[in-house]
Amino acid sequence: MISNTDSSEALAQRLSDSGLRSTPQREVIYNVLLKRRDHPTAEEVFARAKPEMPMISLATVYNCLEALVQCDLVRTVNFERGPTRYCPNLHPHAHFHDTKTGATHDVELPEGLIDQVKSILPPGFEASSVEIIFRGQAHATSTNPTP
Amino acid sequence: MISNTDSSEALAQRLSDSGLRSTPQREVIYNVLLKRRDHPTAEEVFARAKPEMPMISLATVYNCLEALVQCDLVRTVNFERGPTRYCPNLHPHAHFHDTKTGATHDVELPEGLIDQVKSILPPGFEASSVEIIFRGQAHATSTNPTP
DNA sequence: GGATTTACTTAGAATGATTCTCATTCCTAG
DNA sequence: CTAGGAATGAGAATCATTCTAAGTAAATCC
Repeated sequence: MISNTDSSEALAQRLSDSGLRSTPQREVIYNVLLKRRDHPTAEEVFARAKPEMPMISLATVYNCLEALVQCDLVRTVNFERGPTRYCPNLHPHAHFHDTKTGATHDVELPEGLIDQVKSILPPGFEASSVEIIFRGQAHATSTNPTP
Repeated sequence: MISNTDSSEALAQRLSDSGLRSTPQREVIYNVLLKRRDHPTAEEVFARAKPEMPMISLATVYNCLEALVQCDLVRTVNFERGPTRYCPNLHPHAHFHDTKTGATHDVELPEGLIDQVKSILPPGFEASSVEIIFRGQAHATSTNPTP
């Protein structure tokens, strides 16, 4: 289990690597994301951060999320024109958007899949990233937690 | 070469199959999309339609595009939070977003790739669609037209 | 250690894309 | 031919996000 202090220090490190400062607001925001990895929107993050830090403003939430994205601790996901959602970045993964419930699930990518997909690009195209989004329905089989 | 009349009739057919009417506005909008397949935004479509139909309104452009999407003649593409872009739907294809120029290129998908990508889904996940977005730079090799 | 620059936060205004409202016009079926 | 549902057009409204300005805090320089 990762202690709060560990993630704080990792956060501070990552931020300063990108020339950014560690602040109480950024820690709170990051912890909110780590606590429930359900791809919340900025508004949802705002709502979850408020109990911990009642004076925090929505603009700051956006700023902090942006900072976390900058230092590669967090990734953004967009479905159509819906609000941007945020997930703390672990492995390379795709997203599954359940059109029935609106939930977003991470889908682990097997080793090499990204390279294989990249290989379909015609000559002259250099992809720095590949995003894969599934849309459909997730029928809960046994236990299926998206922590 | 597809004549204007052919595409008009195909359009009328597709629309009525979805319980929608064929209208002059919808024809103009569809033709605008067919003429330059550069993934224009609604505003761009609006600008291109105006010379043909000066009274058309932006709301109607949105309505028409929505109608075309409904009857599967047009597909939407979204990059981050940028405005929605529209492409007349041919084969299944991925999109390559050139981060330098902002241009969008269609990337044909080899037979079976989509199924293969779908096969990485854990049990219980039924994907009705898969979207693949590349980001990077396209270095023009020989001729490379995205009409 | 104090001054100064620089980054960060905040609240609210501003923006941009899209949707909504509603009056009007157009088809289409009866 | 006429009633009723669709589609259009103009502008207002909405929603997510960004910008602005003013105030704070933290790091650097002397």
